[in-house]
Amino acid sequence: MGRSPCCEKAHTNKGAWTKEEDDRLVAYIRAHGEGCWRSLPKAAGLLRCGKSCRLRWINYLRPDLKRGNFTADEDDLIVKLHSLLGNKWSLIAARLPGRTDNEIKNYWNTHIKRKLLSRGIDPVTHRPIADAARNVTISFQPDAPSQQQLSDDAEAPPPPPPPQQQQQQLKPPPRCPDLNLDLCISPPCHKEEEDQELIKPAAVKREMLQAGHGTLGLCFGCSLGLQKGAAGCTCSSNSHFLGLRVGMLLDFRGLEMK
DNA sequence: AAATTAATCAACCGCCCTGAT
DNA sequence: TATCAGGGCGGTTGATTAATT
Repeated sequence: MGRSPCCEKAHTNKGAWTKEEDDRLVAYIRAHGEGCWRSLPKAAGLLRCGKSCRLRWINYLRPDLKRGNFTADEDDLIVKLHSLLGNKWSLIAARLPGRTDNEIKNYWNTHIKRKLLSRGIDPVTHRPIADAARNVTISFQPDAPSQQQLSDDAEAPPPPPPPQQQQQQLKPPPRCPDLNLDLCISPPCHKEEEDQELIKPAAVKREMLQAGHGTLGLCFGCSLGLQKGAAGCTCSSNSHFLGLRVGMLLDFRGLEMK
């Protein structure tokens, strides 16, 4: 049995919200608070999907939202956070008070991405484009096909790939890009500890993170490829980056907890 | 002034995660 | 342990506005 839809689509409005709908939603949330988005539309007298109400509230109607242009500081912070977190817009938004993940995502795609490209910086790897071209091979092939697959495809051979792609096939690309986007950065040699971590209940992990415990990790500089001990490396100190303890542990789950 | 193109951003879609049962 | 509902997230779409031809 499949999952039931989040709402009765046949009787819901779609598209832009009207002033009246906004007023109803705001009035309802002021009176009853957030929560139970599924039942909210009916209770508030709205012909909208619960998800739609949530999105409208979070991205537009919430009173603590900061509207208007992004400042240069916010720009820088977004770039830094993106280099760390990748497209984890909600985590990035958590570090920018008054900004929503949707807003940041749009801003990234329309402004920052272009700005970085114009400076010759790859917006994905955050490295100079020349470097990125030299070090990273991007393949749109999910994985090399198996022999069986190859023989299955033999009846309809694909057209020969362009020269660049042929080169990629000769030399398989590395599976991992330059940037480690895992939520937790730690040395790969702590297998047992990791196993213990995996079986810890989420609530325990959360408490430990809030208390500042964690496995020995890399500093922000090293996580971006700096030599350990080089300028910018803070591995040996209990310094902070963006309000996070980075000397002991750089764990992005902490971003959510702040 | 009209047509076309580019830029912006609100909203939707579908998947995933988590907690309850 | 399995299943389900609800919430959250990231990617994408499409309407609107601005700029250009």
